[in-house]
Amino acid sequence: MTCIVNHVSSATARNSARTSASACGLRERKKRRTRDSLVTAALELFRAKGYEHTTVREITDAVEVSERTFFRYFANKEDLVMSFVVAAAEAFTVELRRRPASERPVDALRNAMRAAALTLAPEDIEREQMAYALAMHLIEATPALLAAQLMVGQNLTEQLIAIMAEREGVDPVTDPRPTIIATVFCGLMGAAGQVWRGDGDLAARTTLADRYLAELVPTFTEPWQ
Amino acid sequence: MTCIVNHVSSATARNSARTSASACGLRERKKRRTRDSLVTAALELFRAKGYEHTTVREITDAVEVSERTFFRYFANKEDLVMSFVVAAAEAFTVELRRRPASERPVDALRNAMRAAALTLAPEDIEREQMAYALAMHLIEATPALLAAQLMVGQNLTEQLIAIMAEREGVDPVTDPRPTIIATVFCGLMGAAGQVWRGDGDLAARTTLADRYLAELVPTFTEPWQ
DNA sequence: GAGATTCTGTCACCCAATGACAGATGACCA
DNA sequence: TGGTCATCTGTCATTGGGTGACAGAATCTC
Repeated sequence: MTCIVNHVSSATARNSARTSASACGLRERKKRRTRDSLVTAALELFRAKGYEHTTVREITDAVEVSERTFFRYFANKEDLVMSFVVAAAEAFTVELRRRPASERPVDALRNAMRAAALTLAPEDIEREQMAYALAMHLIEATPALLAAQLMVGQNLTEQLIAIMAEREGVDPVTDPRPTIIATVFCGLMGAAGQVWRGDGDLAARTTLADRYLAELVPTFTEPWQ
Repeated sequence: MTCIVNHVSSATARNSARTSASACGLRERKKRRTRDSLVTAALELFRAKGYEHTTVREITDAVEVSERTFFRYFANKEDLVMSFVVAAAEAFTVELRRRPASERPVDALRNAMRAAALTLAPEDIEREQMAYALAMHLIEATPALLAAQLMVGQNLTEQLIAIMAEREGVDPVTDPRPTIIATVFCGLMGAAGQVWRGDGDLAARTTLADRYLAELVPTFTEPWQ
């Protein structure tokens, strides 16, 4: 029986080392182990020396694998840090698809955001949460990582357009509303994330994003006095 | 008397070869000439072979300068294409600062967008416009360029936050409205640009962005039926 | 035309990333 | 248990983007 878990390429499953279905063969376990080692070693080096001043070689030396192996696990250096962002984005889309059709579009998005924030938190409390916060700080300090994160946001926006269009039964090509709501929501989430940047608790970010959403309409309709 | 024009590093002035103030010294004229040659040769090669399949070496060979010189004119390969996007962004902020204080925030942004679109068009009709359209197509087809463009958008957003905050006399740190309006506006402009992507006339893009802005509030307040 | 600036080419070098190939290591079945 | 197949890994060679340092050429200023 072949292990399927990794074939679906879920960043969520890949990043959290302890998934019940993870131990289904020596080969798969080894792969996960070296991947985790690479991530751990890389984050530690990035934290100590900075992202740009850390070479792939240094990371692979710390784990005792070849450079070539690194690029078999990660498309490029940025991809390692991005895996955390991608995992968060995936958690979000998963939650969004679960929202009942009765909810208004905005509420579905807001509630999915809240639910996803809780998904990331459970039990991994120490290790995973610290890693995520570090990733955010690295992104903040590194232009190349910021650009990569914006690309993830771009992909997420396109997914949201599709999901919202299907959810509400409209054509995303002729109807501008899926594009509008996806773009605005991703943009505001990004803005909230930029202000937040890993400091304090995860809830603070969603709270800020909520505030942005609440003040969105007045900002455009009311005079600013 | 020293030429100042290029020291302010205005991408708008840099990109359009024919500015009245441009001819103020042999050295400056030569620099502009090689820069223009590099852009022209690069765009032609990109068009023919694609961005990623064109090496910097090929560009510099076509202009008969050294590779090193290329990187003295452009921070990196992407920067050459981005100069067009940056020029457009600068034209936009210039127009925005010119808008009267009496206009509502949204209207100032919308009118600045319209004005900037006209700024880009005049007289250069053939050469400059074709180049801009080509740059857009390259961005669309090349992930690395898309990422770079998103970074430009990010910078623009931050400028807009500052400009709008100053304009309306609010504190951008405590008041979320500058952040909201800048983020949403840039996001929707980007979305419009993505649908448009250099095909047809420039006006079509601003028209689409206008439509997004018009439907923004209803999208969030009204049910989608 | 002398001297200070600035631009350019050359050279050496670092690092990220990829293709190709061979050997090691699990997976699976008889 | 052993053999076969699939997959993972290391090694090697190579490409291409990007940078620092230095010397020489061109331009500017007086």
